[in-house]
Amino acid sequence: MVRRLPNYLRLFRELRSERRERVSSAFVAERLSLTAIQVRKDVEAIGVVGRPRLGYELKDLLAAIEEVLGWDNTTDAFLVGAGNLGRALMGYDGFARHGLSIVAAFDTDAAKVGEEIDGRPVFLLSKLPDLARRMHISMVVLAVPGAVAQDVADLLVEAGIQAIWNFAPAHLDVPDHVVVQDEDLARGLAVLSVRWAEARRSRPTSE
Amino acid sequence: MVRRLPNYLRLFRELRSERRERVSSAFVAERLSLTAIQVRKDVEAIGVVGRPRLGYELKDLLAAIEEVLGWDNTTDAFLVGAGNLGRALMGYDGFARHGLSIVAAFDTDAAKVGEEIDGRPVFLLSKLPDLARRMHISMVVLAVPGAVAQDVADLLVEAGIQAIWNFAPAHLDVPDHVVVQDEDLARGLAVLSVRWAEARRSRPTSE
DNA sequence: TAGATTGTTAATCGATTAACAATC
DNA sequence: TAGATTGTTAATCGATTAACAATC
Repeated sequence: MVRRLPNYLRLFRELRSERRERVSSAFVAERLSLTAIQVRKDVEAIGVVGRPRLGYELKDLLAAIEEVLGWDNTTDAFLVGAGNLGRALMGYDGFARHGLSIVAAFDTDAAKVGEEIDGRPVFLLSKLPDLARRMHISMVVLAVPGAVAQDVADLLVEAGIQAIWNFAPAHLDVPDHVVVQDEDLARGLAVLSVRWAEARRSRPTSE
Repeated sequence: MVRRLPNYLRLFRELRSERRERVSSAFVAERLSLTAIQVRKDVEAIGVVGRPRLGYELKDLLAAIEEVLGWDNTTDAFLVGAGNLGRALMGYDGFARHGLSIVAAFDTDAAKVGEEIDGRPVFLLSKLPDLARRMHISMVVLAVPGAVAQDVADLLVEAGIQAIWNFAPAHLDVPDHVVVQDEDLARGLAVLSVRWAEARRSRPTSE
């Protein structure tokens, strides 16, 4: 359910910018390729009540989603691994809309230190523990090669990091109190591959 | 289940490179933070049978996963949207391990045309339909801004594209025969945000 | 009042987990 | 034979879907 909230949020923000004030579950379902029942269930889950015949107040929906996701406040985070993907993530301005601000990057490559990526500094990874404590950073976006991911994760845990958004292609073994969200690209590709193969099987192409 | 296959595949490849020949469900579970029962169920689902006391043959497991995912053959794809994220995806060499090869990029920005990204050419988006047909390309990695995503998707559908790996922050409305896999970053961040908030609630920090 | 829309309760479905039998 | 490990059947759980009552 949580995974659908960003979709709702995006749609509701768009509707608000069009000066709309209310939506029905049927309208939302149509726009997001869901069913009205599912929309109502999700709305119920975030604690918003609507009014029969009128629908739900956009204002209520927006406030509730942002509150559930904690995106009503900005979280500062470090990025670790200033390679291709890391740089792209630094440059992605969409994070601001989701309450996330990457304030600095870290890498083990001394050649990258001192550089700035979109205005944010790059430090040596060994400086992270000290800076994390001084700046009260608890979240890291991890974009290092899979082979070193576990070692870096150990360092992050040791530095008191509590949430890791893991883009590295590796399973991380961390203590219970640390939250890891895997964003492995291979996963999405796997799902796409299988679904596409199924589609072809049921609807063979001409060639 | 399919979402776990890439994790298994990675582990099994690693074990094979260590000259191992068999694994038990308990060992796999330990390494991937799963349960042995779940591993056995997944293995059953991909059609591999093991031997009591000995475990499963790595060779069988690798072949079965690659076959299910269709990663035993390479699929050629186009990338659309040569911005930050698009470039990072072009540069990601991990795709090769997953049977995906991005052979060209497309953008509407004429200034980018003629450029090469990691050895692959950038073309004007309007050339895509013709090239897709001539090169028999059916899959696109979509990394355009959300605001234009639907228009681009319409063009892709018109061009006969059948699978879209969608990195754009937007819901795409496409015909039934087109498979879309959303890879919206906001989704993962939403899940992480909620899980982290829950963790903090049950285990408050000192400050 | 009538009708559209939400809210609630029950049914269904798939995935996960558990218990235990089969087998090497 | 004994013991470790797979395979199978049943139970549980959560999410989704359906049916219908409540309400503006």
